[in-house]
Amino acid sequence: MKTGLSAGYTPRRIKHLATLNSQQKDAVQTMEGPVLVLAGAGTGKTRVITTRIAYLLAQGVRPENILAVTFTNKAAREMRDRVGKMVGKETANAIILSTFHSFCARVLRSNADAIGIRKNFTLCDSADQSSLMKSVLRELRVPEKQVQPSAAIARISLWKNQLLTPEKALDAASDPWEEYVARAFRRYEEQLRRNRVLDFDDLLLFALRLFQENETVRKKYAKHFQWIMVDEYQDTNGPQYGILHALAKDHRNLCVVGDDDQSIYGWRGADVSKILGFEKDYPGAKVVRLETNYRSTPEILNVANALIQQNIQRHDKELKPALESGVPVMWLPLFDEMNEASYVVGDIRQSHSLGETRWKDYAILFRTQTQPRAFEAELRRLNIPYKISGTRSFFDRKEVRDLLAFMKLMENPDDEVSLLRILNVPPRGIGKTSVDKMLEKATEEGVALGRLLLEQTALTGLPEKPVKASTELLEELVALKKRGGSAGDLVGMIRGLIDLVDYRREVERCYDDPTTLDIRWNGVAEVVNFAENHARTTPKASLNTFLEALALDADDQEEEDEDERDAVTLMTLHAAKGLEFPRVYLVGFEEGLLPHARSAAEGNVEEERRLAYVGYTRAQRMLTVTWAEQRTKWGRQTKCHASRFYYETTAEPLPDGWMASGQEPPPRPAHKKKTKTGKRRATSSRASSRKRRS
DNA sequence: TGTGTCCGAGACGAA
DNA sequence: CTCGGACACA
Repeated sequence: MKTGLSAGYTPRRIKHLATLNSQQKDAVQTMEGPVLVLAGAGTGKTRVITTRIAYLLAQGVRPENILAVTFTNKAAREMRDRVGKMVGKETANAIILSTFHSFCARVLRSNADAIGIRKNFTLCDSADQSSLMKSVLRELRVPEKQVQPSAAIARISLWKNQLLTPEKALDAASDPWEEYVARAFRRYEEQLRRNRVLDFDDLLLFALRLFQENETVRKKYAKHFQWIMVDEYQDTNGPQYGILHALAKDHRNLCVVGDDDQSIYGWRGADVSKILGFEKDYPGAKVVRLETNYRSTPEILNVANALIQQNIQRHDKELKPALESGVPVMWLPLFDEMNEASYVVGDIRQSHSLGETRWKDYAILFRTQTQPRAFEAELRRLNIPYKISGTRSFFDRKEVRDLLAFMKLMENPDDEVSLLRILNVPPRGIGKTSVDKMLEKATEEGVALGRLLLEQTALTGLPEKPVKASTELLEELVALKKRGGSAGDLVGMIRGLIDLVDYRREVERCYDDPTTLDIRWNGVAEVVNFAENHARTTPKASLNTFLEALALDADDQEEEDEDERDAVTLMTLHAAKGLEFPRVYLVGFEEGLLPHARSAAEGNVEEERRLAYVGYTRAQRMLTVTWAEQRTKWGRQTKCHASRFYYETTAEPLPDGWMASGQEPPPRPAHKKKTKTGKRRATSSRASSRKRRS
């Protein structure tokens, strides 16, 4: 192999290569220059990345010169574990392997001055965003019910990811709704800056700006990270792309791995055109296609290939089976959602009773959060253990959010959202009217309320007692931070905080029922636990590192035990990406649900098709796809019919009178009894294997 | 300050 | 239908 490398790299084989196929080896051993690895579902993507890292190390690359970015903490953790098994824990820990967001946070902390932000900036999580947005909308007198805070936040995030300023967004606004949101955008940004807080998008945007505006800093990082790898490249958004380019454009040692067919986060700003255009952005890029699938039976891959071929915007590729033939894919219309649930759950129970499978081998996948209800009821009725993913409830609990607000305030007294949350918690005689007056004054002065109080400026004309109480609270928090900070004792500081504000009293005040009180107080204890853990595992633990860890890797450790539990999995298709199960039930395969009516109406059918493809390809040995002919929607019985994707997959002709989602439902039951026929494509899983409910 | 009631919405959700 | 949030009222 070529060694345009500075010096000292001698090509060296590593034992892990032996078990790879030739494409995988190719991807691993192409060290230099841009590499695009198109890794279809189940083709050993993670294996390629981890082996590639091991390979680089074996060639003499130093671990700290490798940057590997992922989108989730879970992926980062998994990758580090696997690399650790190959090259040893210590070496693996020296690699910069993190999510985009924590990488950016790290860069920004070291270069805060260069871009004019506080070194100790705090982060604004989605709950903070939401309360900030509500207050912005109120302040701007946006007619009520015109703009939902969550919708505004989502749109603003998209604008930010397109590098649009509020002014440009306002110019481009095409309807009154967008105009309102663009105005809110402007005020939202002003408030973030005034509070000296960054939201998640800002982490990326400020890092990008840093690299674009400060060539010295950019050069430093670009030189340091000679070897860059990106996982799930199909999910990158504009700023992430820009950051990668800034780091990689000099040496071009950028290896991206992904699958355009599994791009399902367009609504969140992911831009599939980045993976589609990689060869154009990096001329001469080596493209490696991983097409051998080690996960699923040929029957399952046939339906997956048949469906995804219908997409226009994609890199051409096909999954090729490595496994032996198995059972046919089953397509199953059922009467309504109750029947769907009882059939699927009954089937699981029966199959489990044969004794060859565990409960955790089964997954029920669906498009929307309302669907699992019927399945849950049925699983409970039959006493089958199940787990339902999602619901990050811990950080939504009142007591946890309160404590978080106190801690953020200690770190950053300018954080007005947090201040307003706890100003009167526990009650200290600061009513709504006084808060409004103080806020008005702060706005006049152009500073955050916390700063106004701490500096004791311009307080004339404000109600004395509330001002005094607020100031005292702030001063005490600042003093506590000072003491705890110098002692370097994070846990002691948090205990001190709970004492200082007498939070126990607050919990007792709010919940007089002893059981609820217990549960609530438990949440407080849990935060302390987190802090203990953090202090133990983090070298220079401080309040700031703790807060950042809470915001950037919020997933609790309970989740890992949950993974191991022997229980049937219920999850959305989005949550299932990257996972695999021996037996998969893809339910609610209906026009209107998948493709979702709203997506279809907005012309995003290709992404919905990818979602169905992700669903199919989760299955290892058995795939059953079901839909209902009638479903309760908004309290009414609604007629439904099989998804267009069913017809696309099986090549069965559309029945007469079939209607796409988004249109009015047909007057008569949409699909008639189907008989087997129509063999236009040879998917082994089709008509012959379909069966009907008796 | 807390509780009850009415209203509206109802896609996916990491960091 | 069912949940959550906002608001009104005590």
